[in-house]
Amino acid sequence: MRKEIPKAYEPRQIEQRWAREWVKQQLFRADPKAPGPVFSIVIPPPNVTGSLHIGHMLDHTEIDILTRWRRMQGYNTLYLPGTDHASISTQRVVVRQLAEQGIDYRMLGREGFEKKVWEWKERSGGTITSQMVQLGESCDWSRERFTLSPELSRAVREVFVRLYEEGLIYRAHYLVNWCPVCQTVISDLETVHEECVGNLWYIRYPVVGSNEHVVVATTRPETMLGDTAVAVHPEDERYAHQVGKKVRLPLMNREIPIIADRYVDREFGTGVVKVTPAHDPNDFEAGRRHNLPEIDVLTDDGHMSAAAGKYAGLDRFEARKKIVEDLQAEGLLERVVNHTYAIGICDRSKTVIEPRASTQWFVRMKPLAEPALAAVERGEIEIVPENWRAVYFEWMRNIRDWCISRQLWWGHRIPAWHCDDCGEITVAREEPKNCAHCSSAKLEQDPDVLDTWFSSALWPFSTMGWPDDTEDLRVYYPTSVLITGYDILFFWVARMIMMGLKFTGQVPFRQVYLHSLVKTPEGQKMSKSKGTGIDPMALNQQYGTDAMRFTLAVVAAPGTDIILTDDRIRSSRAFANKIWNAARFLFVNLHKIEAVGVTAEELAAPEVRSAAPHRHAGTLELVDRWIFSRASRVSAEVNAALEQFRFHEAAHVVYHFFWGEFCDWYIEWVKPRLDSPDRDVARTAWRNLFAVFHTALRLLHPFMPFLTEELWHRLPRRPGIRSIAFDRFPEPREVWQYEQAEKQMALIQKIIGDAREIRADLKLDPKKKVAAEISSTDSSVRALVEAHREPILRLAMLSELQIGSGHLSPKGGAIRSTAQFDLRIPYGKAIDVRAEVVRLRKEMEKLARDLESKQNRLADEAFRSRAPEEIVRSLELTLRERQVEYKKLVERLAQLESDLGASSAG
RNA sequence: GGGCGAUUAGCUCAGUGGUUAGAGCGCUCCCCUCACACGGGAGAGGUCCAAGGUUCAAGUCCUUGAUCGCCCACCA
Repeated sequence: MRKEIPKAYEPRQIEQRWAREWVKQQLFRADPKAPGPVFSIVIPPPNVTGSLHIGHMLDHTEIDILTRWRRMQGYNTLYLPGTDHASISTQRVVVRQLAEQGIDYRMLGREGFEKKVWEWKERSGGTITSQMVQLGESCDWSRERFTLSPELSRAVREVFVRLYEEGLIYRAHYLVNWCPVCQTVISDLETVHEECVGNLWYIRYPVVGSNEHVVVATTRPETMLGDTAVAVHPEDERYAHQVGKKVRLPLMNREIPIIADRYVDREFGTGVVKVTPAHDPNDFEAGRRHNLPEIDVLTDDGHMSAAAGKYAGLDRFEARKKIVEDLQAEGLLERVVNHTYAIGICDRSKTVIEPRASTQWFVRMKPLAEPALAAVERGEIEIVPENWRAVYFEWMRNIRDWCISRQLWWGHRIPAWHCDDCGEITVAREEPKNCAHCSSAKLEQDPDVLDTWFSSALWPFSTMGWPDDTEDLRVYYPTSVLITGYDILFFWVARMIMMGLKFTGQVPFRQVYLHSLVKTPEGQKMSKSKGTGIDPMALNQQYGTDAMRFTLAVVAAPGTDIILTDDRIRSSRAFANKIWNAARFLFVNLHKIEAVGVTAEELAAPEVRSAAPHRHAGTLELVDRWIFSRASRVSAEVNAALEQFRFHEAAHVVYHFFWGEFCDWYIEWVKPRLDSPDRDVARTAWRNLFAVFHTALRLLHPFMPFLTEELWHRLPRRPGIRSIAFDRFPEPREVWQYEQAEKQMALIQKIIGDAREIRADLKLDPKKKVAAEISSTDSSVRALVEAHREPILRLAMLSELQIGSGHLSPKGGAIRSTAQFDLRIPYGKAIDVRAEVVRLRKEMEKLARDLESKQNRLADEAFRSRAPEEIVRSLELTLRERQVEYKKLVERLAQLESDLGASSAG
């Protein structure tokens, strides 16, 4: 009929067509009024100006698999897409872009710069969403959100104001992490610690009014310019007499006190520590305790400030060198030793962080963390894999206040206004006309913006219209599950839980699935800057998006990192091709189907709901009972696996079912029936074949949406449904379960397999049919073989098959035996008896070991009395079978050896 | 300094106490057979990191160690 269907699956055009079509038809638009249980999920919003990387693709594939699966099960589904304004990284990108054009962003002024970023967003903001469309993600584009849109900004301000009013947001002078490259404060989470081998410099500070000195050890000598004390432990007898005296700060010629404080570790260095309250967290605290001044010796861009005296203007690392030289020159550098310590690095710029005292906005976390902790403890939120619970608890219990202000221009501006007259702050939802404290009109808005993650924390409810009471919130919130990488558990997941509980009184999601990260073959975290990333879109082009999706599903075992290799993707592409060709087999035969009088309607009603599949020709045949039984079992397994986010298991199961059972056995087995002159037989065969294929397509659809959609549309299909995405996902059904058929089929497969094995061993011409004999003492086995003589002959390439119950002579024939049967193929002249003897011996050894261990176990009284009866019984049963097999092997070996003896003697 | 994870076939990895430990790729042999060479058939390949322990039974649970990786952490 349609003979021109290409032999190999070519995904490119098909995928493009469906991707466009699904969006055009608004197929996945969510309807809060639709029936069915709700399944909702919000996307972890990617950076609006970014492009899709492999981590996104993994997120999105898993999300889409679950969403499509639930949709097919009749759920009312919402998959909400959107993007993040990504304050700091977007600003960095645009600043760099402008710099490349020779433009200093600061010259544009704040408004000018913001305009530039919006322009940039308009230009490149569509990249990621168009890539999502190409991936075939079944999201509701009418609900696309952006964290910096007016609606979401409203939610942000609402949250800020409420937290401020409750005293949970405050402004304070505190020691923070300063990035001299990004020129903003960053949160603790955004600094990563790296082990680094540096120096520990021992510096002499002369004690005033004596010829003594104390020696301090430091890893950052340049900060000494900001020292305002040196400290010793109060109980350190070495220095007791010095406390209260003063030292002259070298290079700065400033006198600073020697104080005593318990935070000093007597064991470290000399037991004397320089105190730099403006540049060290411990010193900052000590400074407060002792009322020491703070001297900030740095500028925002990492140079030495005016407070650094003659070093002002030097780069911080230059200054370090210079200072060490100067100390050396003055004879104040006692010694230098190698020292390994952890250094704070900015996650974005990868530059060394400077701890710096500064006035910033903070969120008080403890009160927010407590309910969030409780919700997970009580199981209101399930975290999968479970081991992340402990990580979550640990972090939440030790949570520290969150610095949320950033000295950036791109982002949510802090809704706080400073009064020129009274100096007080007015925090408001809308721009206030007058100061709330003195009514002055001289107000100026705080220049800072909020940490990106502040708005991300509201995402599950801000996207649904909060603070208004919307239908979406009522229906789709809390969301069903959150899927993301474990690397943002603290950044995002924990904060969403806190904010969700605080502002909606409900958890934001009922389950969290934290997937692993995709690593390079060397086990490195993929990174664009290191050039170790892989471009998923290029791979999608090369192998097909469905193949990529399937690969990700197959390798995504919970809890272990993922390494993506080409051969894995190729194997998925081969699978797609296999599916395509199985379908092709149906298409090229459509004329036969018409000839036997199956109507499109009959083929399009592949599911018989009330009873077993088509029994028009009387009793369903073994192979049909078997494949339906398998299909039923497989759908149960897929459902169970997806319930637990075991994507790899689900994918494996469908893969094996489709390829290893449906294609390798079922199609091959039923081929002659499809051409049967008996119309009823042919009709039933076709209908069953279609039914299984259709079941398989639906099982595959969440994993490979494009290919299955295409094939589903090419096949006769149920009327009134626009897409396979809305067809029913196969459910396990009792009427389809035939355990007996599965056992019988396994036996026949074993017979055919053994025959093929003999043929291969004897190196028989694959095209040549040979005669065989089978013997079994079990009449039901003989009957089974008799009833399926035709497929056995055909699939094993046999010309005839004698069925008996007697002893088969090993003489002049190769034999394979199981406990149930012996199979013999007579051989002619050339057979390698020696090789056969070797093979048998090896098999016997293995079997003997097995027999021994089983016998021992059964002989063990403890085992018999303690193990479940079922285990004991099945062990006895297999032991008996193995003993039979073993006995047969012994006989055959003896025969062969006597043959060998005879032939070598002769 | 704490914590987590990994160690299973040549490679990359599954494996939910209970028959003879699996997959994909690669490798060997045979086959371009009328859906598919991105295919079909057969096969080789594993003291499950080590040592103890729990259990009737351990790749799986516990302890210790080794190696690798990750996360958290204000010792100058």
